Amino acid sequence: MASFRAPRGTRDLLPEVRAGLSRLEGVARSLAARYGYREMEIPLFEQTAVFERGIGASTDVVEKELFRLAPRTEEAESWALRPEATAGIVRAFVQHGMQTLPQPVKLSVLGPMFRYDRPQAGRYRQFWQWDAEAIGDPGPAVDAEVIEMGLRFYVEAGVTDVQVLVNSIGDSACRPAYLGRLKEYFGRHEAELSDTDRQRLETSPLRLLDSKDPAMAALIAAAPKISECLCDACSTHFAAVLAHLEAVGVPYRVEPTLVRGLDYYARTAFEYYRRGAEGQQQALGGGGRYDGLAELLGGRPTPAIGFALGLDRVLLALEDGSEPRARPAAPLAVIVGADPADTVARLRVASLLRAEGLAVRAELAPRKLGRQLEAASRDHAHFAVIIGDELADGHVQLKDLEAGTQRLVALDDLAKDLTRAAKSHHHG
RNA sequence: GUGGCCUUAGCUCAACCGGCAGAGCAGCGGACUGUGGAUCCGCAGGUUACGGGUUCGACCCCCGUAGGCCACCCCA
Repeated sequence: MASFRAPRGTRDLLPEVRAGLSRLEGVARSLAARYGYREMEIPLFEQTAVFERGIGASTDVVEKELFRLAPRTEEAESWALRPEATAGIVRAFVQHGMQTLPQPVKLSVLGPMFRYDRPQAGRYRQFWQWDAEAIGDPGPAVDAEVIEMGLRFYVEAGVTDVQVLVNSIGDSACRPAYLGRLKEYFGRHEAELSDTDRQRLETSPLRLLDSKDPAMAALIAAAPKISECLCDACSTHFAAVLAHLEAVGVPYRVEPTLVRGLDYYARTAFEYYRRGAEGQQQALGGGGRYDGLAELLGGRPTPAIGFALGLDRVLLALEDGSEPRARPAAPLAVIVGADPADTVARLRVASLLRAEGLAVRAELAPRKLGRQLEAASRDHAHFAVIIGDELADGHVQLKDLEAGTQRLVALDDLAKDLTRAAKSHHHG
């Protein structure tokens, strides 16, 4: 048994899986370009306070899932690996004075996030997200545009049965009053609450609505609805978001109990769910509006909305679906040699062809010719370049492995011949 | 952080009631000395996840640890 293994909750993305992730990244980059989002990078770690103040100190993500780095000295700043990208992006927006750019500023980040969770299928301590943020537009049209872009990602990635859930969770004008009503309502039924739910009553009453406890279902159904408590501005905004979604043909379901786990959300909240998926990891992605976040991080008040889509969960969803798994790319040709020991000639010819832009593999193991050709066939190479005594007067054998034919070619013409042959192969 | 199930070769899995750890696939080689996907034969690969205990004897029973999966919690 190997003595070392990947840390708990992490995994090596072997080439087949990495290829699938790259494909998703390609879809994301293509969409970002079409929708006007510019890709950027932010550090994998930030000052812990960025997350504590941005996401909320009493959220699960910060309270129990934050990957804190041990400080190197007593005086050192406290650091943590990023559990999500939004807080870091907004920190960068503020730091670099992006409020002076034409608004909104549309930014895209692709990369790994870290949460100290208990691992499960589709839930890792290091996981990949595509994050897109439109900063500086109060919406509601941009809300719908963001939601539509996210849905399009799943369509183009090949995930079927994705459902859009939306809700409005109010803003600083109306949410406090709603929270008061919720506290009052659940306070009357305190005896029916579980211990954790009773605790939530104090810290984050909104999350009581999120409970999956079947015993809570009736209680939740009868609870005051946020939709009945929205202020005029919020309810107008929400209605306009829905109207825009309908205008661009995004099917959605208003989910009155949808609340998000991060404190910075206001007004629009949405999630992408996989219908009929087994297991609990059905949330493929989500997002919302966070008009107060820039201010929390020391910037000017700036309206913004964005999403985070979980790429690992998309890969998982595609596994039992239609997407074929990536095969290793076949080399155009394999360079083999009659003299097993003469690796110099094989390497030289391969180098020559690669300089001309061709993808070839040099057979460098000192095995006899038959074995070399066998390996070339297994690689699904189109051609084999056989190097033998002909090399003395500048020639090699070019063998078509599919047709079984073979002809003598001058070394000087080899790259040209292979290029032409590759083209006719692709057309045929 | 809580509970349940699981862990045998690189992969998929066998091993009777507690009695010599095996097979298929993959890898490498030989048959085949400058000509390939087939076939046959062989080689290599293991502290049975790790650590303890019970027993004449443990892959098998017991305890602990780690990891995986599942359900919570929560999220992506």
